[in-house]
Amino acid sequence: MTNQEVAELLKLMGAAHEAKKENFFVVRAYQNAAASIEHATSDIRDLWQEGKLKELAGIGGNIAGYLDELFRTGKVKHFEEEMRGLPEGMFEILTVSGIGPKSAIRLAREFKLVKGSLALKKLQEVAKKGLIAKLEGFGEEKQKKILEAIEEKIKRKGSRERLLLPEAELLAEEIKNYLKGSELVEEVEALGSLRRKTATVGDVDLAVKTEKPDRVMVYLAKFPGIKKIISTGEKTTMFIHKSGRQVDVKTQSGDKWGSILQHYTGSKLHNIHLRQVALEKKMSLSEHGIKKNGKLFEYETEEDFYKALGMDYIPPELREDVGEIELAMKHRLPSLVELTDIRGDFHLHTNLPIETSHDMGANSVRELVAKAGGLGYEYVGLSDHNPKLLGLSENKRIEVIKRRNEAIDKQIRSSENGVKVFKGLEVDIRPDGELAISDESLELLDYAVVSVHSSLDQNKIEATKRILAGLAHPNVRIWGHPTGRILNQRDGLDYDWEKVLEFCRDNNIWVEINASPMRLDLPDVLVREAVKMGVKIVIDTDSHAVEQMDSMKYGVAVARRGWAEKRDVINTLPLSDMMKMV
DNA sequence: GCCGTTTTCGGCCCGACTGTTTTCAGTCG
Repeated sequence: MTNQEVAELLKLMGAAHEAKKENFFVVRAYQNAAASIEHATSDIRDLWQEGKLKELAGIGGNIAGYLDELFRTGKVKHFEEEMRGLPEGMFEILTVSGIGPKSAIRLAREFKLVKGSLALKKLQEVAKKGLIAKLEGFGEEKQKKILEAIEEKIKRKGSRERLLLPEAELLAEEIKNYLKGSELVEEVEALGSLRRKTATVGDVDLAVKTEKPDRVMVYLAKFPGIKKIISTGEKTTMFIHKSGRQVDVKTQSGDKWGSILQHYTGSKLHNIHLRQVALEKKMSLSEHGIKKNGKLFEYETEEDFYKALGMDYIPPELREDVGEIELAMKHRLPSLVELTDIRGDFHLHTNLPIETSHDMGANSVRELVAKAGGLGYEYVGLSDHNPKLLGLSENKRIEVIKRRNEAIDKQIRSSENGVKVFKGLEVDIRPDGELAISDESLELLDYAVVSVHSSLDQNKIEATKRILAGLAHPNVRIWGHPTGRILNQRDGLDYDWEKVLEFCRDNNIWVEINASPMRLDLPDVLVREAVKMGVKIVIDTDSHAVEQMDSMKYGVAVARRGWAEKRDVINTLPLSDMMKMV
């Protein structure tokens, strides 16, 4: 079972307790445990095997015991007992927005909903017949909302769950620009996972600084990008954007601006932990500020908010409750790497006409170098895919590489912006760990990026063997997009990370954070592991066109989420130091 | 059900919005 699956199970248990109107704090305990497992950086099964379940926040003796039973026997007696008597169909309709546990159990009982997707269909039918409105506590309006939510859910089935970062940014930008058209709006800022810069984003949340929230809400209601308003009041509007995405817009006055940013940036676990700290100081937190002895203290900035809790300001990328709160209290947070620290990019594809194994770039060496100059870089590395194996003899491939080197030199001579060019290749690590070009070919290069592009379903043992073999060749300097994942599409490979990262550290191999927004690979939690172990990170864009070189910021965001400082990232080095490294 | 450098008992975040309500429960974030 994956962490997500275990978390879902615990959420269901929470819902079961809530439906039965039992102690609400039990409900919350299950929800907290689920959230904790969902965001855990280790596999929950591994933690169980190591006897470390209770080390996760929110998991105590009882839930640890249930999970132990789950992993040993595949089921939990206590859970089955709790579920007894609950209508099976309630859990299916629980996923409809607007239906919570209490409504779900009533509807499922009333209409005898059965397990599976039939439950949703049946509910849709009875809503159409007007039967829901007849139930006590329900009415015409509720029936209408339920029907709409079911239709929305059916329509969205199969569409992608989460947005990539640039997609979310674009959507946020569109709404920001509209909001800024009102003179009542002083400032707009992203909240939630978009502000924390997680690899993918669910909903877009925005905060608006204004002294006239009700009038801003009226203005927002006229935004042409709205498909449907979910709810709107004096301070908050939630709507479905034309793209089908949900957008939440919350307002706050300037004197409480820091409070709302803090509150809605999350993460949920970060805030839960923060509230515990506050509790010990007899404080309570909200989007309006900090209450102490019944008196509300307001904060214009997040810095002041955190300071009131006895902490340093915590950058949004770190707010995942993985130790940042403790360090903030001790004033020992890391000083995170920044985009302006970056001085080069080692993974760029040119349009040089060599017969590559995968796709070529769209731009010339000169264009790429010019763009690098514009970004203020001191150096770049050109790493086209290796010449293809099929149909080319070894001698022919060596000749191709030599010709490419000469072609690059020729183009550099005619470009005069002083950006140093390193000549590399991106070389496939084949399924057996062999590289796609010979060691003799590798010697013709300044460096090689080696990466996986095939057999991405190998098991952990095979994959580890493959990588350790692939990295052990001359001139291999960078391990490119290590897992091979594509966000929303495939998970990529898993390795014995300790082993492979150790190898990289001991052999001066830089582990890439591929900044392409569809990859963001190495993932943030593994960056944290690598940094802890002293592995050098390199942030590359893997650009196949000059515009893509602007994606460096996404890679830097991943590095920051992985607690990387400037010294952990090799391409922050000035050229003079870099010359000694390549 | 979880948690504890004041506690092994007695706390546990809280505000916004909606609909069906005649004072509040359910849902959401």
